[in-house]
Amino acid sequence: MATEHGLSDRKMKILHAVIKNYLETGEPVGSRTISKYTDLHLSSATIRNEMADLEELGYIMQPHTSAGRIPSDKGYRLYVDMLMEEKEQELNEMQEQMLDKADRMEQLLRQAARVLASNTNYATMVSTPMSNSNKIKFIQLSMVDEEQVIAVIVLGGNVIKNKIINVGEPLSNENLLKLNMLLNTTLNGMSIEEINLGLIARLKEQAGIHSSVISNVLDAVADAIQVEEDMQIYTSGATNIFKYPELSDNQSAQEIINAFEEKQQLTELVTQTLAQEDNTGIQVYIGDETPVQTMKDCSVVTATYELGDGMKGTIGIIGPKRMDYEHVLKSMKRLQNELDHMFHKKE
Amino acid sequence: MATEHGLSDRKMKILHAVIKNYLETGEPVGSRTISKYTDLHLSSATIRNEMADLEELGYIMQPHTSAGRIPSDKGYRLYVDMLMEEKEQELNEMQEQMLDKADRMEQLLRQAARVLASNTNYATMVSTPMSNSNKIKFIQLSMVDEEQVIAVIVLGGNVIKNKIINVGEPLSNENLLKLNMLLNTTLNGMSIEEINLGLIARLKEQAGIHSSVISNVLDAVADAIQVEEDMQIYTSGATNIFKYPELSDNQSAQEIINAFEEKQQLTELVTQTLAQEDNTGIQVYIGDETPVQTMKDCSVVTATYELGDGMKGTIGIIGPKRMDYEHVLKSMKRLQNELDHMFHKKE
DNA sequence: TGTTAGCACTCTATAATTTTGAGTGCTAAC
DNA sequence: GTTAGCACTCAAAATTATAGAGTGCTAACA
Repeated sequence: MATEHGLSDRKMKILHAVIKNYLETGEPVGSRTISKYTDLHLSSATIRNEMADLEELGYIMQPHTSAGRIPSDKGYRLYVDMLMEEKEQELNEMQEQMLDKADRMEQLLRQAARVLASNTNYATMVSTPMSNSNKIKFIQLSMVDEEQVIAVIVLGGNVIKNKIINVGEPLSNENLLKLNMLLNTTLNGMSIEEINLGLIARLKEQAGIHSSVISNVLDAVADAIQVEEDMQIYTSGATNIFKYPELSDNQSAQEIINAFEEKQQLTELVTQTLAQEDNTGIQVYIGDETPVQTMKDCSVVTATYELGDGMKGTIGIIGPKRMDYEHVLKSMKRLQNELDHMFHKKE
Repeated sequence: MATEHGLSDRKMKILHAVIKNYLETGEPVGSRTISKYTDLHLSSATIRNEMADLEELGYIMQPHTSAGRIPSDKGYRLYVDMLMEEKEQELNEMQEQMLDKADRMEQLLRQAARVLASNTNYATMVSTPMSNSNKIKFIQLSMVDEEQVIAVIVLGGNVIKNKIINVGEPLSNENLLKLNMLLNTTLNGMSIEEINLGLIARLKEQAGIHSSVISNVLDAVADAIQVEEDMQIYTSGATNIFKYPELSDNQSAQEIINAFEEKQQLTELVTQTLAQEDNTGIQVYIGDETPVQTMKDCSVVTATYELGDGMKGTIGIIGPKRMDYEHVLKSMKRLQNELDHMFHKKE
């Protein structure tokens, strides 16, 4: 009964049993346990023989002689691939905790992270959606008082940027109007990448630069537009890491917690995830497969959600390699669905 | 030589020595150590007698018989009060790490937290400034497209709020103008607290509500204004907690880390700190004195910085009770100064 | 009367040692 | 091909021994 991975049915069942059991207990699994656990009705001795084979093939390993077996990364991989292949499971289960209808996206995402964390008992993160080719939808300058102008820029997906600009001398109403006209006709519909120094120089020219004020304002606007990385990352349940001794022991736990606090590495994770195109938008990184070195002793599961107009965000779960993949994948899909749904409804 | 705390000079010196030594080592301090440490030239036996007295008075304690002494909360308190009393130390030391001139406040504060953490080896937090009586400076509605209006509200201190409002039907230019006029004349200069449902109702009346669109918009604006808690808290070095065994052992470390992630409790800390009026704006909470129960095994030092127009923010350091108070207080004052300086220059 | 040397005692931390038990690999029999 | 049986291994837990830091008390001293 060899399938593409070349394992007999029986070996497959045993591997499965080892992993399942290890996921639950976190302890190495012995032949005797398996012998009772499965419905194979084989003696421990037979199991031992099979396990020796599985070890030779690299799917399981022994922490030390005279200990039971634990799954290797390769073993996990086989198991996860199998899970992912399974026919799309119906998502009809009632969600344990419904997301409140928070009308602020920030709060919504923050809560999503929290729900996911309490649902799975792993560390979670949710990024705000971002687009790498965002277009300008609307631009407007207004006088706040004699000295200050506010620039408001709305991008596709209703991302809003703004900047207060200090002008030395008051800007006449006429000039303000002219500037607004100019900015809107020139920049509307443009993507951020297209705006460069050359363009700004041309704008200045067209504005007819006798007034240095106008030049200042244009520079400030350019600056405000350019500022990237509005991406926020919300995390929750970082301390769940401590629930798994294999992670909490050494100092890698500290590094992980630190990564969660400083966010820098999570940003990289998000970038990587978004770059990877995939049909389901769900990815599983096991151990060394992870893009973020800090998490090389963990498994990382990420999912992408969409806002419809090209904006994408990422959900992530970080936990031990003996993660309950089945549950996590299910939760991920559900949350992904829910977010997609929510945002599409709103727009 | 009894002072107000009723301790002889010699006892005071011994207490001081115990604390100083314990701050450095984290180990209980024995009589022999003190005998050599100080310039008192007393034998360990004499020190022992004095220490027995100090213990009876509640300034130091023994973790167990036959161990050295460690300071009690009361002992720390005496020590800190003494430090605080000392004449303002000149802040002329060169700062180890100058804050870069980041033009975005967010980044500036984030960095401040980071610098402080790496400088002290404790966990730190910095809150964005907030005002509890903030006034509206400018309000404007603009059409983004046929279906959407953006409301931009500038508050004192140049805090900007905005909200995209979906209007079912297009809003005529005339109506938009009218609304803008109305909003500005009515709300300008008002503090957020003054805006309530009654006022909004009156506004609607004045706008002459045949159009439900206008009503919608007004509701949305009111909503946008009301949304409180723009306060952000940036943290850094939460994992420094693990450097101090007395904190990292039990699970209280997890709780602290969690507090740093979820921010909720830190918000309370900030609120408390800001409520407390004080000449220097610096506060030290030792052990149980802290407003946040989670940190009852820590010491918490907070400082308030100001933006001049009534906006105040908070800096905080959380560490073990055997914190290097001298260094921390100095660093705090310096950062406080620097922030005050920076913001006043900018405005 | 305040200070000090000396000593018996306490108690933790560390190291050294033993015990236990889960698990293996191998062999021989079914 | 499967299984019972057995000797062997090794980590973890329990036990015991050892070392050393520190104390309180007493008695002697200046």
